[in-house]
Amino acid sequence: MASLPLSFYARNTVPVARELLGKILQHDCNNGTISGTIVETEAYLGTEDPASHAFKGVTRRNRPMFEEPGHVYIYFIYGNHYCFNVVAHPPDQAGAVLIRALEPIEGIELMQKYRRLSDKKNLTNGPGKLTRALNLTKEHNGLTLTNGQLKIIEGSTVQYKIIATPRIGIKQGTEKLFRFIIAGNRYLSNNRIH
DNA sequence: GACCAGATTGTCT
DNA sequence: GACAATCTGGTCA
Repeated sequence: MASLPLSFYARNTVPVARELLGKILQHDCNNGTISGTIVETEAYLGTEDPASHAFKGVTRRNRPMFEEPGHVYIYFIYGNHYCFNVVAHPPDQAGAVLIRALEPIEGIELMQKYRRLSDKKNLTNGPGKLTRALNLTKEHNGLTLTNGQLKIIEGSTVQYKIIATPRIGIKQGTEKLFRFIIAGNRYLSNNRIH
């Protein structure tokens, strides 16, 4: 299946975050293919969004957020975890969509190996967990989603019920409803609002 | 199931 | 030197 075109990401960040729900994130790594349906996302905008890494302008870490839409932004957090983002914003702006949870499709045994966990339900239900399950690290920072091993493709055409909620784990900008989830999905991150 | 503390490091001030 | 877009494992129930 074909990757989503770059034009999909070259728009306002919020609708991209919402429309990424139900799409499939796929990683073709050496040992096989790992994929899952995106069931939870968050939008982080540019210099007008105090919760965003891009709020204070370009730094060494957040530079991908200012670069081409359709690229990957992966950062290391809390000394333990990577978080996977897709760069998405209109021309000359900044922004990215944090992928917070997946529903596993393919390569579940590989996920279990990378996570060192036999349970299926907790493999990818959180931003730090899914990067581990898909074996994503800062080496993948800056990759493009339209060529190569990492891609996002069209998923099922089923209409999901989508709910918008406040974002998780931030101290500012909490009044914005920039977190999007597929209502009732079993693989949402382990957090209050379902 | 709810609540809490500890891990651990890159990035920015 | 502070702290972060988190997870895990402990305790108590």
